[in-house]
Amino acid sequence: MLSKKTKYGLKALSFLALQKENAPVQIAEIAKQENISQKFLESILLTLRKTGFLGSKKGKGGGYYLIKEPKDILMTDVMRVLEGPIAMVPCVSLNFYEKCDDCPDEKTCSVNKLMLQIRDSTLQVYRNNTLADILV
Amino acid sequence: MLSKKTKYGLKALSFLALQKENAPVQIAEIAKQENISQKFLESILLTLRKTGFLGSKKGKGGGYYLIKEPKDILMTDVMRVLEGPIAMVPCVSLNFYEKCDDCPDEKTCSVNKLMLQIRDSTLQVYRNNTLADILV
DNA sequence: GATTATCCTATTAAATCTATAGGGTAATAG
DNA sequence: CTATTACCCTATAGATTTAATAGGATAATC
Repeated sequence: MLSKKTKYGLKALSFLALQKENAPVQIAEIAKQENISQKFLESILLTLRKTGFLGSKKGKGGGYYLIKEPKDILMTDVMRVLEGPIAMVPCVSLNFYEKCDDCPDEKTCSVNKLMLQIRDSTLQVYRNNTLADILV
Repeated sequence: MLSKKTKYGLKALSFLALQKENAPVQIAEIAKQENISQKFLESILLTLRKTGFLGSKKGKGGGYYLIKEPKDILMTDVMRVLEGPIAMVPCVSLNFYEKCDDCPDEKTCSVNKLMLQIRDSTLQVYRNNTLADILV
C-alpha cells in the first residue's frame, strides 16, 4: 500500500505545480483543497522542503512553492523521499541495499529473482514520469 | 515492503516445487531449511492450502505438497493471496476497487494517474511469471 | 493405541503509520 | 516598533498492521 504521506505529498506537489506564476500557497489552503489533515501535511511539506523540492516563505502572503519546474521533478526522487526504497525487498534495492539475514544466497533465491523484475519495471515507470507528466 | 508472510510463502512454494516426485514435506523441514519460524510458516501453509495451492497429508510421512505443476501456478494468484491487492491504492485496483474518500474525482487525480501505470507494469511482471519461472 | 503431523483459534508483542499538541521563529504590514 | 501571519520543530499519542507464540484438537499411519 501507498502510505498517506506519499499520497498527500504527491497531491500537494501537484497542487503547487498548478499555481500561476508559482505563487506561494499556505499549508491551510492546500490542506483544505485536498482534504488533508493540516498538521500532518505540515510535516510532509517540511520534508519536501528539506529535501530540495519546495521553497517556503514566512509571514503574511507566505507559503510553499516549487523550487524547480514540474518537468524537472522526477518521480524516482519524489518516491524515494516520501515512500522510501522503491524495491520491495532490501536485497534488490539499488540505493538501500541490504542482505537478508535468513537468505544464504541471493543467486538461488526465488523471491530475489521475482522482486528484481518488479523493481526494474517499477523503476522504469518512475523514471519515465516527472511531476509535469502526472498533472491532470 | 514485501511482507514476511509473502516472502516465506514464496520460499515454501519454491521449496516444494523442487521436491522429487512432489513428495510431501513436513512444516518443520521447510521451516528449518528456509530459516522460518515454524508456527508462522504453519499459518501461511494453511492459507495456501485453503486457497488451492497446496495439498496436505496428516500423520507419519505426511506434510505439504503442490497440487498443481509449478508452471501452472501464476504469480498473480499467489501474490493476491499472500500479499493482497497488487495495486498500491484501492482506486486503481482491478480486484479490490474502492473509491478514495478524500478524492473528489479520479480523473483529475495525479496519484491515480501514476499508480495506474505502476499497477499495469507490476501486473505485467506477475502475469509473466509462474512458480516454475522463479525457481533457481 | 501410541505416535506423528496437520488443523485451528486466540492472544500477544513489535513495528509502523497517522495524526495531534504546543510552542518557537522569522517575515511582513501598518 | 509591534501585532499579525505563517512556517518551523520536537515530542508524543493513538490506531493499525504485521509477526510471532501458545495450546490444544483432529486425523492418519504404523
